[in-house]
Amino acid sequence: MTEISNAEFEVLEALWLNYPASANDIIAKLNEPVSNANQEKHWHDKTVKTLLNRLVKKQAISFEKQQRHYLYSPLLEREDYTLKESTSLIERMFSGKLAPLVAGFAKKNELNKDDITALKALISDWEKNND
Amino acid sequence: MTEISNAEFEVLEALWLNYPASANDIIAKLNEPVSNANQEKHWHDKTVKTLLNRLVKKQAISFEKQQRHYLYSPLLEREDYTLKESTSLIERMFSGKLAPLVAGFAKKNELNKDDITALKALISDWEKNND
DNA sequence: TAATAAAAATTACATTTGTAATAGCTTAAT
DNA sequence: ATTAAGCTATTACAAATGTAATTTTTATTA
Repeated sequence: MTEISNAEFEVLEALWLNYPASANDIIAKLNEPVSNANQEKHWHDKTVKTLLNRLVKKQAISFEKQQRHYLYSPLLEREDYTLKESTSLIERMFSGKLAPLVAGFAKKNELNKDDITALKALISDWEKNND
Repeated sequence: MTEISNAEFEVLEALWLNYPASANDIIAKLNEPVSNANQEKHWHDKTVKTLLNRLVKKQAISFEKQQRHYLYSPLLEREDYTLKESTSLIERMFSGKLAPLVAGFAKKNELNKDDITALKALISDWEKNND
């Protein structure tokens, strides 16, 4: 499977949120106003369809004909994909080690109490299962 | 500052290892055999020079004329850059939260004892400084 | 059944990226 | 002073990417 570009990833995100979905479902989802009061990027339908086609070609999603339109579904699990991307970034920038990434956050004061709490929970979970 | 591509990043890496450095220093560094017995990618000198030029255009590195050749230096700190990239990935894939990334590793058994030890150390450090 | 509307498929096009080759300039050696 | 060697600068070119427009197909409606 070739690389998935940023724009393609955003389309995939919309699909992961609910599928199977038609192109129009996906376009609607992408253009849904976000509570976070973001900058509301507008997705042109032709653009999204191009991206869907590219994702099909890259075998990242599948489709099945449903009368006059297609229903798309992801062929990758979101978790697998994000793990792969995370691993790749950590490989490229931190010699494959997770801790330096976290250390970078800590050093620049990007870690807050919630992060620490969550990390602690993860660690005790891990220890429960690996001891 | 525009985005730095993957190939450009690798050149920057070589520069971060030692600078100021001439184009030839950088080319040599990039082609240095790695102890890890890797697949030894060969960098063509013309390619590296193109990438250096692009990095200069993108204001990621600077140069100063040294008699007949240039000496390049990074204009970004490695730590700042990797933090920016990490943040961006976490933003895009994990709603800006660090823990889900770590959780992903844990879930897929990508965390080992060393990682846990390192994370614990980071946490107690953080707590020492933020309490 | 013919026309229309909506989807899908194809084509477009400027930028960026990877990967170089060639041209031009400057310095060092004849 | 002239030339060669080594730099830098410019140009090249295909593939990927972002962003659509146009064309073709198909299904629905008059």
